Amino acid sequence: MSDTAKKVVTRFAPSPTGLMHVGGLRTGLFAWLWARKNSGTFILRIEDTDKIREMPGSKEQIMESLSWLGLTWDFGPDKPGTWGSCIQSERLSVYKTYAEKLIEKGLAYPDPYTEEEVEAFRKKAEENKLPFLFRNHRPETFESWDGTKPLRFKVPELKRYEWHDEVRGALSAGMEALDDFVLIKADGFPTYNFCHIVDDIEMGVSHVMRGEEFISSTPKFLSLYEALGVQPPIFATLPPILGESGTKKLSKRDGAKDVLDYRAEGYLPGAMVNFLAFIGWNPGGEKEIYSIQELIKSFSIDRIQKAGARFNPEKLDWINKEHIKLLPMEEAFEKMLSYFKDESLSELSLERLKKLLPVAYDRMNTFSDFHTDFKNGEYSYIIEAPVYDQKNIIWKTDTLENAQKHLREVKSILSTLPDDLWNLENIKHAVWEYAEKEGRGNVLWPLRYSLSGKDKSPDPFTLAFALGKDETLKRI
RNA sequence: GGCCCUAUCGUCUAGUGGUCAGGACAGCGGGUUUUCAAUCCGUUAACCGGAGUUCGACUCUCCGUAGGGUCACCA
Repeated sequence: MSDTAKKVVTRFAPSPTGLMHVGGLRTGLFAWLWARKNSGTFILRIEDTDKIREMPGSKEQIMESLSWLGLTWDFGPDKPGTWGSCIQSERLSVYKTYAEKLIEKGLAYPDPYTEEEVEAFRKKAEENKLPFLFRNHRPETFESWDGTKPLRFKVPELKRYEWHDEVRGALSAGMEALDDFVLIKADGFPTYNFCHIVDDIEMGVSHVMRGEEFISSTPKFLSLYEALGVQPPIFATLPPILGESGTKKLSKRDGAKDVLDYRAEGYLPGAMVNFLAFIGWNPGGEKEIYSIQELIKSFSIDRIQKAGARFNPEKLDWINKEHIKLLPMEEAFEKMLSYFKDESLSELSLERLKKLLPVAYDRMNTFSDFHTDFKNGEYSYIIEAPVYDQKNIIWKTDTLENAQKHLREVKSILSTLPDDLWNLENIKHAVWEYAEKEGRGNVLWPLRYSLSGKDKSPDPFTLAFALGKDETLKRI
């Protein structure tokens, strides 16, 4: 960084109106990565100026989601900066000061109309197939503002705006994008259009990252920056995350889940971050599994994608699995077991369950998979002996008599294996020779089936080991 | 409707005028100590269309087409 370069300050500014889903979080992640990459500052700002839509607990949920993923903020709701609070509803006086500055300059005025009147203007414009512009109804003289009416911005100059976007390149829009928008609502709270700019100025934000829905209002923001005499920050427009259907932006209807649901389902935060980072960005090479540190190192704005990307849960599962593989196995086992806390299993069942952990580990994508399969009855044989149709123990073209003969034989072989040598390797070793001789399937399928009673299950040796010698011999 | 944005395998993408258009997920096929899973190997599959610039266009320009965004006292 050169001496003249501004310190990188980014912010994530969600409004606490509902659950935090992956779309919003990805925006926060990119801002965070950019701040961390440049040893800059990351601010979490709560934009709670719409008191009607605000949802209790939402702010806490946002903070918890970010914390889970390790996206730490330097300033936030719990850490005010030199500018004061990071919660907009606690900054009303700041916005008022800026509003008064604009009034003094003659660039803000109270809206003399009632809501109904404005609505009528809008309707008429619509009927005439014209875009509604309040500035066409701007009063000739401005009243003084007593705070009971909405305060509107007076566009200083109608002109075409051209600006640079770090992702999209040169952008521009004509004067029809400019209007006398509301700065402060009748309820005394500022609008997003106004207060986010005031805050970005006050907090020294250098890079603004947000979704493409803000491109069309950027001329308004630029005109406001101009009115305030402030140099605008650097803009970077992020591509939308599309739902699985692929057309609309990801929404709750489209399966967008609360970020914390992923935690509940057993996804690793590192995997989640890895996955989110790769929606609409990628570092180039063929490596796809990145740690958070590696992401910080390789993140760059110029590799952010322009077009929208679909949310692909299968890829998330794969990435999660790859991250799980990097974890010590003991840790993974613990996480898998944590889902069984409320199952009130017997000591014996629990013991068997633990012996199945290694095979369940190989099969899973998330830590909750083992428990989910268990709930679906796929492991019912660890609790009680299966009831099944004799016919099912026959492997392919073999006969029932043969199958029964094989089982008797295996039983006698296994009964000679001492209790203290009852482990996976020895069981396999003991049965293997006989199975080879008689045909693997002919022997192993009946064995597996008699132990599990299932068409699909882990291999017979694992089952025998998990069930223990007595139970195994009993079931055969 | 006005204004604006976007466009490579089914999906996520690499590619910045000359590539057999590469990788990953999914799919398909096969190997691995029986089943399912896992794993390993292999494999199918794409430059939205049309002009133009150029010796040469996925890459540059224009025009279409399709999709998306936005036109609030919501953010």
